[in-house]
Amino acid sequence: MLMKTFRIATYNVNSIRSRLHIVIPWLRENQPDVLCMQETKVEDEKFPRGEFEEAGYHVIFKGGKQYNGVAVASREEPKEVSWGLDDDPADSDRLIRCKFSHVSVVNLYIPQGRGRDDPQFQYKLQWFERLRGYIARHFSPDESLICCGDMNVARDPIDVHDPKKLLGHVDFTPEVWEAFDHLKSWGLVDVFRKHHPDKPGLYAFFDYRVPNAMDRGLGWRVDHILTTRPLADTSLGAFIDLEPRRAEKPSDHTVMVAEFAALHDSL
DNA sequence: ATGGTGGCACCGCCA
Repeated sequence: MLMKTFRIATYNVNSIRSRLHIVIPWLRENQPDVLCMQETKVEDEKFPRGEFEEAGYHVIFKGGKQYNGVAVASREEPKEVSWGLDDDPADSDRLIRCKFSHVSVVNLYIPQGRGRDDPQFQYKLQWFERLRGYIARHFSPDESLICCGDMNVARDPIDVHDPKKLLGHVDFTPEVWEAFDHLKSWGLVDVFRKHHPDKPGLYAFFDYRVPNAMDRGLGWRVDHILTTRPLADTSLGAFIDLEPRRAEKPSDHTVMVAEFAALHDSL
């Protein structure tokens, strides 16, 4: 059986409660099948579930008081939901896996790493390796899988506004490129880059601390939509929607969207 | 020049 086109979006909201005025209208206007969110920064008991349901979306989430937190809003009810990696520390507020009729989704908030000399940077590199094992354990490169989210890696010079200056940042350094490449080598394609080969200046993150960063083009592409090859072959397009970054009280990230055609049943 | 802003916590930590 076939279905109509399938659209998925990813958005690091930097607090879901502080971004509802952006997220809910965006959902109503854009009607994606799935919206993956990161850095929700809210305990589950306080997650604004009702607002999503009133907009016609199911929503699943896992988060703590202050840091991290992930959520997936979807038209269809997600099945086989699980949180976190398989081994400890599972970081259940950084990974959600779920399944829909035509596709599986893994929503990710990969550790940032703080600094190359910080133990958190080794933790980040290990996280990529653990994630590769996790993906290999639960999926096959032949099936329809989307891995998306804030991966805290800008892979190529065109993914940052000043590659010379930024080289050595925890999101833009050879060790992290290697970890990211090894993950993708399992069988994941950068769908956004597929549709914009060699095109610089397409960013989904603009640091709050840089004045007028977006207007000055001082961004990064650290948010990604990766899919298995068969699914990537059906992708119709991908884009970054900058409007949420222009809104009142924006997140420092904005929304990335990808669209796919005629998905087959995954089971 | 070693800042800047923003979120949530609580009087600092993380991005």
